[in-house]
Amino acid sequence: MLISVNFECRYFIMDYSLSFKVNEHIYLRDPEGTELGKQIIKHAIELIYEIGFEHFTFKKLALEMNTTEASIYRYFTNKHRLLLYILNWYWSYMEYLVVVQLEPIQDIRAKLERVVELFTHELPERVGQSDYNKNRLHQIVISESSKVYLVKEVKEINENEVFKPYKDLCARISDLIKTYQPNYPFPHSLSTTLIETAHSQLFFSTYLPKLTDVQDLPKPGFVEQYLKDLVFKALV
Amino acid sequence: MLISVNFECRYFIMDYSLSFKVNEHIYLRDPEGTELGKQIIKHAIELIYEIGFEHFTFKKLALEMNTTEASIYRYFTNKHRLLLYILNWYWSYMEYLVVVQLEPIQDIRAKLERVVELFTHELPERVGQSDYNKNRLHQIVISESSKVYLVKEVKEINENEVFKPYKDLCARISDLIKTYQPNYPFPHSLSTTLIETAHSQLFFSTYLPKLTDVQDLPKPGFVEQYLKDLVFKALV
DNA sequence: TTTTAAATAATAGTATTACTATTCAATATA
DNA sequence: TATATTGAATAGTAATACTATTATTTAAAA
Repeated sequence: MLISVNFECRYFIMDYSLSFKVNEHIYLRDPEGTELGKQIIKHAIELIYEIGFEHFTFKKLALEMNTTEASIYRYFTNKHRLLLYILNWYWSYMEYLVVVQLEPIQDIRAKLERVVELFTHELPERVGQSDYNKNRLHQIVISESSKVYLVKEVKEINENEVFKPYKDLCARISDLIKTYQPNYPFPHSLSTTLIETAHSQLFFSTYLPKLTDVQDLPKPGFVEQYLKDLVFKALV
Repeated sequence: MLISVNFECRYFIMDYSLSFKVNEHIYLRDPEGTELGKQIIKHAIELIYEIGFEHFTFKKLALEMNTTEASIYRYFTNKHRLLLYILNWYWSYMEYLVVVQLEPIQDIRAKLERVVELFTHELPERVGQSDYNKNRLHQIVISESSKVYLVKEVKEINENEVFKPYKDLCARISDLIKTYQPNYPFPHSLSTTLIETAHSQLFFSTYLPKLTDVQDLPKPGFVEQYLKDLVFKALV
């Protein structure tokens, strides 16, 4: 029943082998607990990255990793829950990164700049020895993350606190914003806008560039520039 | 093959019975051309609103409107294309609204304010006598719109210009932004951020309020306030 | 007016997907 | 050693996505 984990304490203890406890309501059997479980997550990230969440099925995943469909169903009730698990891991990981990477920075503005960079750049591959391919994970988050909450069942799903890692991440960035500009009335909304817009603008700049201004500007760093401008103007 | 329709001309001619020509590549048979076709769209909006896009199937839609699955398949290859059709209609309708409702306004800042209001409020029910329930359409757009482009097949789908209405809408708001603040370097990205953030913040404020600041502020008009603040600070 | 062609929709399927009941095999515990 | 307990596979079912074919209506040509 460990739902609210005190991250600040655990980060430094567990820096080497990075593993986050994910809310028990998301899975049937803890994937971290068995070798097969860990393989399911690892291969799921690869397969969703390759074929997209709509085409992803437990049958295909089982085939890919030489196990059976039914075995995967013993870990997750459906593919939606598996995606939710991956995203819980990602949100926890991002909160960890925000805490660890901002700690040595003194200037609050520089801290906020670093946050924008964290969400607009590729993920650092070697921070924490987790087994998952960070870049593919990041691509999945960009393309598939909204699908975990944009469903008819949000209310019921939300009751088990499965979005808590996202809310915690949002609250942490929100705190930083409040420190930087105590009078700003929308710190939580600006945090989620920062995260969601990072995803949508990264997606658009690759696949639907006319919905962005990427053609007029250098592609790498475009979203970073745009979001830094947006955030710091909002916090004047 | 009528892809680029000159909207400025058509708006006033067609003000009474509002119908937009949707890109031919989206459908197999034009739903506007037959009574059954029109019923498909109307009932699809109702059913997607009720059960959500994931649970929506052609079988259920056929049952709902007393026709057969196969008949619906003669209009659309799959439910994704049907959603794309609905969104093309919505984007064209929003561009129409932007043009018509901004025309009488003189002040450019007031025009931009009106744009934010258009995307954060319920849709005006009686502008144009279209048969579709505007509020349900708006709810669908909030919850389902990103699912039409967040798919593995974006590139191929995009080749047939099926996202043109969204790009046109974005370009029109972008022009307004450029008039208001010629030096701003991200007019397209700000336009899509405005639209996408309106959707996500409206969704979050209802279902995941902790991801927003809605608890501290009056609920109706919250997203409007937030976005007006964000947009006009960005354009200082 | 009759015949033929085209358009429209329904019937009856198949393949895939999502999910489950049951069985088998391997450990761990008493 | 006997017996729970756990982990994973077999073998299904129901629903979903999609299609080939047939029937019916409408329109055009002879």
